Amino acid sequence: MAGIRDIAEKAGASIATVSRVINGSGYVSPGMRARIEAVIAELQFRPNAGAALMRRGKSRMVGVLLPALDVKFFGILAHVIEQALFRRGYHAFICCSSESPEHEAEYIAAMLAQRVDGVIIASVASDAAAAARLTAAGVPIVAVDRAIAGAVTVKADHYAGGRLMAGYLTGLGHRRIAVIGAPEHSTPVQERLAGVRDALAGAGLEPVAVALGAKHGFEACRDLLLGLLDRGLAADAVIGLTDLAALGAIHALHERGISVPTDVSVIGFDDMPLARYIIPQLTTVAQPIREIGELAVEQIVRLMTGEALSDATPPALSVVVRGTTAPRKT
Amino acid sequence: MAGIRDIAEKAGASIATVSRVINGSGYVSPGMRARIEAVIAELQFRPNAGAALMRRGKSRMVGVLLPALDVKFFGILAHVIEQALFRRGYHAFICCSSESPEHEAEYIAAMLAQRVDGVIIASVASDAAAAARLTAAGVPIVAVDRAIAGAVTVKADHYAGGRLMAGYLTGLGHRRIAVIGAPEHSTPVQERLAGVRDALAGAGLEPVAVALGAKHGFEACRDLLLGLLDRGLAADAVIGLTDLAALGAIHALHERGISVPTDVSVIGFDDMPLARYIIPQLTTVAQPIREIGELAVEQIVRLMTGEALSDATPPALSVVVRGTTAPRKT
DNA sequence: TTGTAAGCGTTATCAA
DNA sequence: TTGATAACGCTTACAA
Repeated sequence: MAGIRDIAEKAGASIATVSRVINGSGYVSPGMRARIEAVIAELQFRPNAGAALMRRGKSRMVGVLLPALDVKFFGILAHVIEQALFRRGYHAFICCSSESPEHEAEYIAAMLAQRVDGVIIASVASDAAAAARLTAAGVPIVAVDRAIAGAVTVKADHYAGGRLMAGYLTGLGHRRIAVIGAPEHSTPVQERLAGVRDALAGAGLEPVAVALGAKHGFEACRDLLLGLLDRGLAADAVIGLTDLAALGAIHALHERGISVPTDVSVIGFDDMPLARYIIPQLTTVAQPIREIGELAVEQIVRLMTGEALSDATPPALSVVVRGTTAPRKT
Repeated sequence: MAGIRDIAEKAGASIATVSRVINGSGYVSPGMRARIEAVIAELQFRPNAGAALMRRGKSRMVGVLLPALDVKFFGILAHVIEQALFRRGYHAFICCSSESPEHEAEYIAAMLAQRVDGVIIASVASDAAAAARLTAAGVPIVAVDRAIAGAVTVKADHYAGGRLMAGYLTGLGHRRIAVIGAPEHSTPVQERLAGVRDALAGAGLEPVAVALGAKHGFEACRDLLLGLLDRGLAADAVIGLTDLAALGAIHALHERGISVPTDVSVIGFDDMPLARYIIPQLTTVAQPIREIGELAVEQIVRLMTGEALSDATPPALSVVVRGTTAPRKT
């Protein structure tokens, strides 16, 4: 593969000048530039990122560490972040930890080796350690969706979201409210649950049942509610801590011949596309995922360039009223 | 950041020996190795990938170029590929072209600059050019899901899938079959359509309507069918060329008070998780997406290491019978 | 406006 | 079993 040297020779220039046109740095006369560009095209020259990295010590790459890519929420997040980074001239090094600490450690090492300029991370429990390794190496990080102590964090206010779900349901007159969710280890899920509990308590209520599943996926939540129903649970309404959990609840209700929303109301959280798949469409609390991704990128870029952080926050959560909620039957 | 040099000095060894323990190459006595490893840990040494790349000319990275990450199918594919690559000691450089040729070109350039050892690609129309640039640079490529002329391709037999959908429906006695799908520019979608047409023709039939939308998403397909219905379409069954299209069809039917599957049967393609979200659950043709991802990785690894290609093929497609199909009303 | 030259941190080839 | 040492291809002062 042709090197900068070959280009210089063939174009009758010095390697310094070639480097200048490649990077758009310094001054190069139009004629020289044209000649060099022609040779670059002709020889199909591709700069060697390794060499550049070694010299510069910076890679113009941002690591993006997510727990999964096959979960819609993270797929969207990855996509938004990737786009925003691209627009600012950075490349994303997207990695999924797959809930595995070894995986995560390996990828942190790879990011460090790549000398990424920054990292956007939304990983699992083991975060603290991962984040520590990064900051110890002087790599700025921004946490998305899940907070990391001491790190800049961009996330929705899940607690407020929990309050919103509960408040909307009690506003409709519901009193016997059950809560279903998964995965149980997820901090956002826990935060929403806390919000639900507090809002309910404020209304002098408490959940008639709370069931958390270990794994993401609607079957687990469906089975959880099925179990509850078969043990005599009587509820006016069900809160799904995620849209998928709400969906599981709807399936369970359907299987037991309970009509939604006539007999029981159901509300979800996230407003993923799937909320509109089901009939009737799911009432849910919308999370501003695109804005969260954008803001995370904004912040990491500021951190990398040494600018002051933005004090913007993601837009507030809001209830999207669709077909699975109705006033309490009288 | 500490370099190999500092390690060598502090451990009383030469840089060559340090390099040996880092890479597990050559022979190093246990004592020396332990001493060096201790220093590496102590100084938090991280090898500089750029330097290694420059020397080696290889990066142990595989580029993965997908059209999107926020579409479930590609999210799953990315995830599977990433995992499989990881297991074999490669890192994935995941990029999404977002249907944008500039994006795609930029990423190809980045991959070339990174000196990726190979590329797995499932990109849009402009493929041919992208693939050409890669192969011209001597980078092996494997096409997934969408074939690329002259390249090793791993994909489901979409044409056969189309025949399967049509055959299943005619087997149920349906005669008046409509077809809905999107996005229209997608080759897999086109191939399934061809399969449907041929299978129908073999039964002396042809679709009572065919409508393709420009964009992925169920609303477009719903509106398409709504339009057809309102112009008097009378169908026994609807084929969705993707699960999402089938979902759109179900919504349209529902809006017009037509019952699924009592009045009209609906079948989809892909067997994405969403097929199980809807009630009744969607009958669909399952695509072995995980196996496709695994096999793509298997092939790219063989190409990269110079081994002979595997002659394995992805498992055949199969109809997953669920609740949206029923024998024709008599 | 362009050129010279000194590294950047590894790996790999020889020798010892 | 270990150590010198020569690249690898680029960026960037500094000169001209």
